[in-house]
Amino acid sequence: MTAGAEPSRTEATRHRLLEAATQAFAERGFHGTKTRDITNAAGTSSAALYVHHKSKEELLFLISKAGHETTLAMMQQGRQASDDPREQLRTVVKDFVADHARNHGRARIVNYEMAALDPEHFDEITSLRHRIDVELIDLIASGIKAKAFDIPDPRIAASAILSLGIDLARWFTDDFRLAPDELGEEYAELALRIVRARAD
Amino acid sequence: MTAGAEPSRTEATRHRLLEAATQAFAERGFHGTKTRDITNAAGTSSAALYVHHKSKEELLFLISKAGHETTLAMMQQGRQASDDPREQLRTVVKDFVADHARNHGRARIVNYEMAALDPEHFDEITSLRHRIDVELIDLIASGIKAKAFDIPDPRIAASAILSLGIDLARWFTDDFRLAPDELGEEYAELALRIVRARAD
DNA sequence: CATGGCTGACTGAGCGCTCACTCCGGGTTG
DNA sequence: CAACCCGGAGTGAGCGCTCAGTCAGCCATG
Repeated sequence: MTAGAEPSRTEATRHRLLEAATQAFAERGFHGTKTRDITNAAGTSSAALYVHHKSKEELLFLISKAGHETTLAMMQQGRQASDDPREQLRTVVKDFVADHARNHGRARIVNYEMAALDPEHFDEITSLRHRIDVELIDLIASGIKAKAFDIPDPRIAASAILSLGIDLARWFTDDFRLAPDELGEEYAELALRIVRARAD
Repeated sequence: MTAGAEPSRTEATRHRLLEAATQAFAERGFHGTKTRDITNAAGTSSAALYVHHKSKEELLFLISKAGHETTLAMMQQGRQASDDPREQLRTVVKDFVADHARNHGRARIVNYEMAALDPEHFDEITSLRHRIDVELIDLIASGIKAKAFDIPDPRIAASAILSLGIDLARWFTDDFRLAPDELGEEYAELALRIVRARAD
């Protein structure tokens, strides 16, 4: 019609399948999910899955890849948001935490279902994860160099800060007393204490 | 002979099956593990599993229950180790983290395979987890009351500190550059910063 | 009437668990 | 003390079922 903005019927089905797979994998895990769980939720026959996707594993890969790319982009953007390492860290942690809380279903898949990927897909995702890790380590290392953070090893702090966000995927639910944004603010403060950010 | 110290033949097999199940569940998840993976690793026929255990799920429950009970006992003992909340927190986090690193396989099962439990078993484990959470929140709350920790809400800090330890189950491997004890020391320091422990 | 999204019916593989059976150590009996 | 029996650990074979994936054809659209 107007532009390519109108999603074609086929793209809509494809998208519904991905959404249904995301919810199912998040709730029951990859191996605990049957292809029929996905197609029933998407309102299609069991065969329709294979019209749009090569396999159940491909769905997992697509979800995992998109999730990792989102996180990597968030890290990179957060670092450009300011020249001050303190502000960089605050922004990155806030966004990272809020995103993991808001999309805790997708985060569960991203972080806990990697072992179910095919070897080549696993390798591709692993390299994305590595880039995410390095991004945070570099941010902290530059803060140490600028005397904004007062710790000897950026890697320990990076592990800890990532763990704060990732573990949300395990325990956060939509009815938690803090909203994703609020939790992001709180955890950003914790992160600044973890790196011993200096006041000035 | 001497006492009942000598493990009976039957107890030994039962134990081998549990060990094999622990490793298999940790590596591939509950749903990703076949009963034959377990029995092959334990060196028995596939039928022998059912001589000693009611079902595959029972194995999961036994592993999960033992793991949670160990953690709860650790929390309780750590609190009795000193009158100073700072020392209590240091001890608890050190032990908790070192244990999760050392037994990261078991920790994986304990923390990530709960959804595969039968409903009654799930409820039993959930109540154990609740007691663990409360133990740590109480510790921190008493530290706040004694003006040893300078934060408004013990629950946020407790969530964060638990996440540090639990997330180890996901990423720690035996060839990590820090030994479990060393990591425990490092993370105990982070925990003290998270609760803003006062120097005096 | 050609294209392609979509389906109902189907299949081969593999899974948890069972069952009829064997083997063996130790107590009981004549 | 030999002969017998019994209970329980352990097994080989396989049953009943589930599941990911396939395929021939239907039907709406352009």
